Amino acid sequence: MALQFYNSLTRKKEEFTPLDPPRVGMYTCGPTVYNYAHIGNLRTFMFEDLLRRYLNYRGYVVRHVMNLTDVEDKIIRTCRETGESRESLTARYTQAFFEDLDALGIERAEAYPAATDHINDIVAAIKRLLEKGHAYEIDGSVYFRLSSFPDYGKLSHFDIAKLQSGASGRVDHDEYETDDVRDFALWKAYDEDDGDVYWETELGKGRPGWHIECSCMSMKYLGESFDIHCGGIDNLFPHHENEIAQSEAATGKPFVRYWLHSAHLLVENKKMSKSAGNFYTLRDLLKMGHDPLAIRWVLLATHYRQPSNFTFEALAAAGRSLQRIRDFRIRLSEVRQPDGDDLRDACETCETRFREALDDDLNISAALASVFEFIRQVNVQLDQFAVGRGGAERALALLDRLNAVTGVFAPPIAEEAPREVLDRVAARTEARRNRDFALADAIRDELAESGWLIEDTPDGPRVKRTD
RNA sequence: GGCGGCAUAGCCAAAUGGUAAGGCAGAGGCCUGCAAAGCCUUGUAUUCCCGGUUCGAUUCCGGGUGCCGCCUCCA
Repeated sequence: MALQFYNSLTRKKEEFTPLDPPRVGMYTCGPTVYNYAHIGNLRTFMFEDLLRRYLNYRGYVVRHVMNLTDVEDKIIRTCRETGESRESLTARYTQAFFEDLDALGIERAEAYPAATDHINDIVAAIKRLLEKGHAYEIDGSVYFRLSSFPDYGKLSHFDIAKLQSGASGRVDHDEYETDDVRDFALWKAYDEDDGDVYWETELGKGRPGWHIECSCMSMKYLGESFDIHCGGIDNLFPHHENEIAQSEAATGKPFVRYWLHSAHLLVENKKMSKSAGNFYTLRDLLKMGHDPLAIRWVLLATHYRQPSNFTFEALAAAGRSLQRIRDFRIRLSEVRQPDGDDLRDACETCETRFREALDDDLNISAALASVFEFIRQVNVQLDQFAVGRGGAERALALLDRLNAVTGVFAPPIAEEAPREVLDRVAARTEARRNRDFALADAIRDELAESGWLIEDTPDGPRVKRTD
């Protein structure tokens, strides 16, 4: 079966064929850097990470671009309220964003263009739309003329004529004095409330609208037509619909071939909100002492188009699943015997099932299941001393490849037990040899207290760090 | 009002027109001096409810209930 993705544009699964294989251009809507990302945001970034990693695994050469929105209404409002400069605020939260990515093991994109570094490009793009009659200026602001783009609505499948403007109650109509209330801003004329956030350009004094930066920067870095565009489902309309309108009106070419959208994250089966007390940033969870890799697991393990339910019970379960994987790797690394099963068949079966699952629109749950079945099967053989060194190494190499895709099959962080711990372990071994089990158990308890777990194996005691 | 998604065992979560993966937790067992790890067995899962199509539906269709998303700047 070929690699296929569900394309929001057609609402169907489609075989993935890049424009210029093996190269793949991929644009993902990034954060607005005015506060910390919450775990719902991070779920989307996690899905995009899986996508880029899997494309790499499949042999594609991925160019992934993620924008940083560093000028926008909420940023300006925050600056006005706190007195902090836009530059300082966005620099701070940009850094925090990258710290979060690192904590979760999310791979870096090839480029992170910031809107304010592309004001000239944005102005040029808007001028192009003005020249082509797709935009108009009123009182120093420039708006996109929806009526000039008949395809509007093809992504969201909204009937433009039936769009009830302001049905969400979030729009103050008085703010708009456009030809048509559905027209959206490309350039916003300066307003006193904007403080010192403005640029003097050919379009006048003002700042870019939100949607135009993504059209502008995605095409600048990936070309006027490119392969994949991702984001959270809530960005499908209007943001992505507007991107299509701006881009295709300007170029006359198809903008994006595959649109992939991730579903939202619920927390304890409820919408995450500060007032409900179930709103978490990554930092909140880390502060509570949770393992970032377990958080990665929880955010990753549900299919990206399914609403996912984040619970602390699931987080704890994820941690134990990871421990099972780490223990399995330890057992494999301890195999010394030269002869035995080479695990060729088991590894091939596992990897084939893993790949077939992810080929099917990134079915991560089925992919993970194939690995757990492999682990159980090989554990049986390890119990019987049936695996040879070559087989163990083959299995470890497989886990490394699967880890490159998922980031959850990494080896445990090796921590050498200090001298005094090893001395106590030796003392316990001696006590056991003398059948002084009371002493042996006391030593084991004492070591457990200090965070070192002893497991007796046929080859002697194994010492593991527990926290 | 329009458009869309979801509802599977205690929890997380796949799949399928022929009575349902995987993980975690629980129970019993093997192993162990005892443990841990591992393995085996174990949850008759009324697959939200009510209809319909079908030899057969959890899977398709209709209705209902509940939750969630979008409807101009929220991943």
